[in-house]
Amino acid sequence: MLDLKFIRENPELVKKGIENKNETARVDEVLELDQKRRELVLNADELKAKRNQASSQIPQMKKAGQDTSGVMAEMKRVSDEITSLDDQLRQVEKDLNDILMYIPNMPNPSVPVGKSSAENVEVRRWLPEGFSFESEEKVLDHIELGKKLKILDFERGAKITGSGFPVYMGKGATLERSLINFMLDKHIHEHGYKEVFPPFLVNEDSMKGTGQLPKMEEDMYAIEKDGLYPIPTAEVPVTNLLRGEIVEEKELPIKFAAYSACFRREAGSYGKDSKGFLRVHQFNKVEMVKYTKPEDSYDELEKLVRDAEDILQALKIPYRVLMLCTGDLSFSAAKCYDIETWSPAEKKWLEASSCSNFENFQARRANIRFRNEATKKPEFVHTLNGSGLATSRLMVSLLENYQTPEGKIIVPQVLHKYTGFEVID
RNA sequence: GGAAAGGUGGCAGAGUGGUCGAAUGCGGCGGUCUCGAAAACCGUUGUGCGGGCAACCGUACCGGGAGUUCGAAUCUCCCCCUUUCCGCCA
Repeated sequence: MLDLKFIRENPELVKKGIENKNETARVDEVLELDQKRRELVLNADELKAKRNQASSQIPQMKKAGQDTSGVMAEMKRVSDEITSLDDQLRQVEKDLNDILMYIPNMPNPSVPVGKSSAENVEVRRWLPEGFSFESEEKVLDHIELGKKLKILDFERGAKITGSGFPVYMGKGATLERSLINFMLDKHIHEHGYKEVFPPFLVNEDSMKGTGQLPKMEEDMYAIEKDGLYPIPTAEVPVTNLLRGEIVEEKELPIKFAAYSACFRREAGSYGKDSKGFLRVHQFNKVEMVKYTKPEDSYDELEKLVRDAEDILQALKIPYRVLMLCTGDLSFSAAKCYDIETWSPAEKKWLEASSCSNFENFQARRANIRFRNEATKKPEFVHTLNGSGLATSRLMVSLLENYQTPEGKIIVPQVLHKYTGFEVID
């Protein structure tokens, strides 16, 4: 959520930001409703002051034996008027809030303006020693490999649940678990994150806090009976850990790393890049979440990206880092880097991580603040998160890059102590 | 799922219709004392919104919502949550 004062003072800037994000929102209506709201508040507060004054006089008058029926009748009228004003105010605030919840975050000025992913900017790329895009060997894709080695079972996943719910079998399951443990250990022991194991179901307030609701409702699974939502990312429970709280400035930055399964309906995305692991309804992800002081958040974003890259370099998987242009930024993000890993079978880059700074957009929605030591006043923190990383897309690149001409998989060196085996055949 | 108790300021915990944003204690901050610290003592200490350049003023908030009343932390109704016991169960 944007600051109402900011919108009031910079309506043209806000409109431009919305346009650059390829979104639409009713900024002029916000300004009108805001004006109306302030008039109503002023009126109602004046009447309430009058009522409060009378309320303290009535007991005194009664003690003195004076007749209070006149004042009471007058206050009855005042109260009715207050009720009417409060009703109007509630409606105006609801209308205002409904619009505000659909206004996207502003892109940071450092983000390139662009319409679509075609205008994202490659920041850097990293390739393992000896890597070549022009492999002379015939490569199998991850689906063929998974089938041949009996480590991935898409058909049975579809049987027991539905399409997009793959099953990991045997060494495939062990490899998946090893990846998760490897990534968590690295973030916790080398990058200074605190481990969190959150619930995989959250309530509606949490989904609103991080911005999944109300706008992205169609993409979320919902358990209506209990009013709960399976999380699309650990970002939701972990960012909401401090919802409604005020932390001390010296505690910042707070850095959490969490594993979770992630559930996404992916409504309307059938057909495109959806085979095998490329788009699934349930996948595993290790997520990094940070709460920072406003002035530190962009430095922390750079570090966040490096922490994710560190994983890929340790695994020796080729990747590149993109800075998303305004048109490709998500609803809540002010700036975002995507990390894409190389798929030799698809001959394309696959998004495996997304690292974003939300500035105070989520903090404002979720009411997460810190106490500024200098001013003693609470201020909104900045929140950031990044995948570190999602295992499904990573698994595609890993299997395809580590296959041998005979169709076996060499397990990356750093995972040996987790897997207990060095080859999948 | 059944039964009971309870949700008040950073925490603990009073308050059952009127000057209650709320006693008291702890904690925090500032000060006195001290070479320094502790103890003791004194003072101070919530958040949002509106108005104002500001000092400040007004208003709202005692789990959430609705109601009764001139007036609600306090009374009524609905909902949510927590704890304990029983049942079921990984």
